[in-house]
Amino acid sequence: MSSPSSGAGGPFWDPWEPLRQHVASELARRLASAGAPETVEALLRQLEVASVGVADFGVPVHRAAQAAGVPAERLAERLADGFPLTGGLARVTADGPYVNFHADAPTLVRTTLELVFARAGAYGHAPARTESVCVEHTSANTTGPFHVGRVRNGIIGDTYARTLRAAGFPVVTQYYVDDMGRQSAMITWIWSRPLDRWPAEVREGSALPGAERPASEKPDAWYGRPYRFVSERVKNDPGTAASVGELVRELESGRAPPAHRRLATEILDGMLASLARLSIRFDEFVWESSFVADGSVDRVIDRLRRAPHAQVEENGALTVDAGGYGLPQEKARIVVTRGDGTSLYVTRDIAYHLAKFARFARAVDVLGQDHRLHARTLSALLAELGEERRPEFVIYQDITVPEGGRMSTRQGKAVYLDDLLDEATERARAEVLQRREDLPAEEVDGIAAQVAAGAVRFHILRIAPDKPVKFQWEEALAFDGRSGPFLQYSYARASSILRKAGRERPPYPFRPGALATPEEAALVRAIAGLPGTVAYVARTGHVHTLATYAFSLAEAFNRAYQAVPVLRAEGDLRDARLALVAAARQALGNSLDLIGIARLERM
RNA sequence: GGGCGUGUAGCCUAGCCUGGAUAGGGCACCGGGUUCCUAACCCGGGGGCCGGGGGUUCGAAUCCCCCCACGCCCGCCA
Repeated sequence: MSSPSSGAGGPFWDPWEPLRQHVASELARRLASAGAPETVEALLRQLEVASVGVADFGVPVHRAAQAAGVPAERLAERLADGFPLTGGLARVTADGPYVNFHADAPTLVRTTLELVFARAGAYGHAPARTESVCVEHTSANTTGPFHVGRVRNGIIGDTYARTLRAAGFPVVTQYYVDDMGRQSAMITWIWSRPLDRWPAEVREGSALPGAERPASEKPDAWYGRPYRFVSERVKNDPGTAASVGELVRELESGRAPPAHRRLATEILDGMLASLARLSIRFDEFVWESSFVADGSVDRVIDRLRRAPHAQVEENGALTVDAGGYGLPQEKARIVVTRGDGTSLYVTRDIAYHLAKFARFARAVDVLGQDHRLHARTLSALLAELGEERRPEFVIYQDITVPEGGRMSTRQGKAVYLDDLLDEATERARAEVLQRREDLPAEEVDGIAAQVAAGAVRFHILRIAPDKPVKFQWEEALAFDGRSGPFLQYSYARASSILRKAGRERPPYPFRPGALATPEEAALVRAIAGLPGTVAYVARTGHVHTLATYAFSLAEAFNRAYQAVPVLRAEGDLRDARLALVAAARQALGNSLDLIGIARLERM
C-alpha cells in the first residue's frame, strides 16, 4: 500500500493511517534498540493482520523475543512501557506475548467522520495515479443469452474495474468480441438461410414461432435459439461441419458476409441489456477481426517467425517452443499459425495484448479457470516477443449446477440471467408490497428490480473467485442474512433517519466524545475500514473482500441502530448520532457503488 | 498420465498471499425482542478432529511433502 502520507499530520485518506504510521515507526525504533530490528513496512503488515477483539491492533513479539534473546512476555512489557501516546494513541498494553494498541476513541471518531464528510463520495478512494489500466472481462461469444455461469466473469470484472478506479487508476473496460470463430460462424450459418431450409432437428429444437423475431423476445434469446442444435449437428454431420468450416475461412480472410457483423451486433446488444440490469457496462468493444484487418496479426506472425524459439513444422505451421517459460512439457510447443499460415486464437490475442500495452500501463484479464493454460501461453509468447509486460490475470472457477458439472448452454444445464433476475424481481416485488403499501407502483417496480439485481450480484460476488459456486435457486434469491438486500436495507434505514430528522445534507456538527457506546465505537471502526479494503482489493484482485467488508459495515450499523436511538436523543447527543448515521450511510453507499449495487433511499 | 485450482459444522462461506491470542459470519434449527428511527432487523443457544497422513516451527486452517475427493485444462478450436 503506497501512501503520500508522511505520518500524523500529513495528508491521508485512511483514518487509521496516522496512528498506524506512528505505531509502526515507534515500534521499529524500540525493536531495534531491543536487538530485534524490523522494518516499518513489515510491522505495518503485521499490524494489519494481528488485530483481534481485545484491541484495535496488536502484534505478537515471539520472533523478536527470540532474536533479542529474552522471553516474549518481558519484551512485550518493555516495548509497551512508556510508548509515546501521540498520534491518536490512547493506551499500549502488554498482554502476554502481545503488544496491543488502543486508539483514542474521540480522536478516531473525529478523524474518521471528518474524513468521510470531507471526501464524501470519494471516501475510501485513493488519490489519482497515472498508470492506466485496461480491464478486459466477460468477452462472451455472441451466441445467445447469458447464463449465470458466464456472468460471474462480468461481476468480478466490473467490480474490480470499479475498485481500481477508486484506487486512483484511470481504467478502461473492454469487451473482446469474438467474431472469427466457429461459434459465431454457426450463428451466421444458420440465420443466413431461409427457415424452410434449416435442418429439421435444428428447426424443431429451436421451436421458432415464425421467421420474424417477436417484439417480446430479446435478440440474444431469439438468435441464440438454434445455437445448441447447430452445434450438435456440426459434431455429427460432416456436411454441416464442412460448410461452417468454409464460413470460418471466409471470416478469417476478411470476407465476412454482411449478415455476420449485423447478427453479432444485435445479439451483443441483447446480451448487454441483460448485463445492464446488473449495472455492468463497458467503455469499449474490441472486435477480434480488427486485428486481422489492420495487419497487426501479420506483424505478430512476422515477429514470431524471427523469434528465438520459433520453428516451422513440416506442413508449414509455425510453432514456438515455450518449454523455457514454465509451460508443462506436454504443452511446451505452442502452435502460432496453421499449416496454411492462417492465425489462431492465441495469435490474435497476442496482437490484442500488444495493442493494450501500447495504450495502457497495465492489462487485467478476467478469465475462467478453463483459460488458465491459455493465460500462460499468452504470457510465454509475449516473453518470446521481448515484451516485458504481462497481463495480470484474475481467474475464477465455474458456477456449477446441483446435478453436477458447470453451467452449459450446449448441455442444456444453464440458468439464464434474465430468468433469474425476473424471478428475483417478482419475489422482491412481493416483499416490498408486503411492507410498503404507501409507495407508488412505479417506485415499487424500481425497488424490486434493484433489490433483485443486488441479491444476484452480491450472491455471486461474495465468494472468492478461486472457489466454485454451487448455484442454488433458493440461495441466489435470498434477501436476508448475508445478502445484497441486507446492505440495501441498511442504507435505506440510514437514509430514513436522516430524512425524518430533516438532515439529509451536511454539515453534520458533532462532539466526538458523545459517541461512546460500544455499538457506536464498533460502527466508527467499521466505517474507518473502507479505505484499507479498497487498497487491499485493488492490490490483490480479491473482489469478494468488498462483499465481506460491506456486510460487516451493514451489520455494525444495524447493531448500532438497534442499540442507540437517534431521533429520540437530544442536544449534542442527537447531533453526534446523526453525524454517525450520515457517515455510515456515506461509507455504505460508497461500498455499494464499488460492488455495483444500487443505493435505495427506501425499500 | 501431467499441469493448475478447490476441500473449513446439516448446507453456504471468511480467514490461507504475510504462521501467533477462544477459527469469524450467513442459512436452517431452538429460545427471546416491535406502544420507540423500516423486524429484509437485533440478542441468546446448540452444532467444528479446518479432507487424511507426515514434516518444518516455541506455535500450523495458514508454509512444505505424500495421499484421497471434486473441478478445469493438456486441439493446426475459441
